[in-house]
Parts: sequence; C-alpha cells; structure tokens
Amino acid sequence: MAHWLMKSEPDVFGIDHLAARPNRTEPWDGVRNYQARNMMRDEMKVGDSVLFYHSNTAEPGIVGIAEVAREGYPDHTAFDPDAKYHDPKSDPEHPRWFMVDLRYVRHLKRTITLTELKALAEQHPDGPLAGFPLVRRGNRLSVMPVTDAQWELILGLE
DNA sequence: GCCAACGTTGGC
DNA sequence: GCCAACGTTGGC
Repeated sequence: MAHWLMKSEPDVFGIDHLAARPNRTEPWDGVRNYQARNMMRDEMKVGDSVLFYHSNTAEPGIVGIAEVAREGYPDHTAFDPDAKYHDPKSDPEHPRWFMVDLRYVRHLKRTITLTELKALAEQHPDGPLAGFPLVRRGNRLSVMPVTDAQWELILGLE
C-alpha cells in the first residue's frame, strides 16, 4: 500500500470535519491542479494511507491519518455553475478533474509541525526527508507521495 | 512557443 | 495582512 500526504485548511475542512462526516468519509473535491489530479486519478488506491496536513493555520503540520476509501472518479463539482470550483472546461463527457474519497482513521497524539520537519530535513540532508516536496520552499502541491521511509520517520516523531 | 500578466497558495 | 513562489492563461 502506498502512502500520501494531503493538505487542507482546518478552517475550511480540517481533520475534525472529516471525523464528523457520515461514515467518517468525504469526497476530496475542489482540487484544481494537474499534478495532484493525476495522482488522485491514476495512482491512489483504496486502502492507501494518507497523512492529513493542516495548512494556512497558526501551526501548520500533520495532524492525523486517513485512508483512501474510493479510487479516483470525476469531481462533479466542476460541472456545477454554482459551485465554488466550477470549471466550464470540464463536463461529464470529458471530465477534467478527479477526486478520491478519504476516510478518517485517527488523530495523531500531537501535531508534527512543518517547522520540525523542515529542521529534520536540514539536519539530515541525506535522510528520508531529502526531496520531500512538503519541506521544499515555495511548495504548493496539495497531494504528494510519501515513501515508506518518510512515513516511518514521521510517525516515529509522534 | 514565448513570456508577461494574473490568480492562488500558504508560510510567516 | 503581506508577499514570495508558483501554475495558468492568453496575446502575439
């Protein structure tokens, strides 16, 4: 099973929102970035585990774990003219945007902050976090792969 | 196909 | 709220 990291703004949809959804499951709609789309459409499989990351908040970091509950399928919110992430170039015949469903697994015991992950990456330039997109400056990718070594390292910090 | 302008992300 | 970094758009 592969691992992933997905970002979300806690004020918009945080891990507590996910945990409170029916079946603790939610479609990950609204992603409008091709790299992220390709991963959701082509690579993410049911049962893959996901680090749930809070961005745009006082203490950005990894706050919990989720899993992929449904593989990539068209993001129908792109078809809806009234939806926030409407895209007139996407239609049901030729959907441009895809999403997966995420299911809540658990909160971490504490937040693994971006600050400490960046510090670790800097202290160990040849370690597992080398090349991890999250700690790269200016990174904006909201869905990214996580290697086994990265997964173990990060959860070992918990 | 280049690239300036623009909009968005996201840390701080 | 600021602004650097980045992706996308569209004129040419």
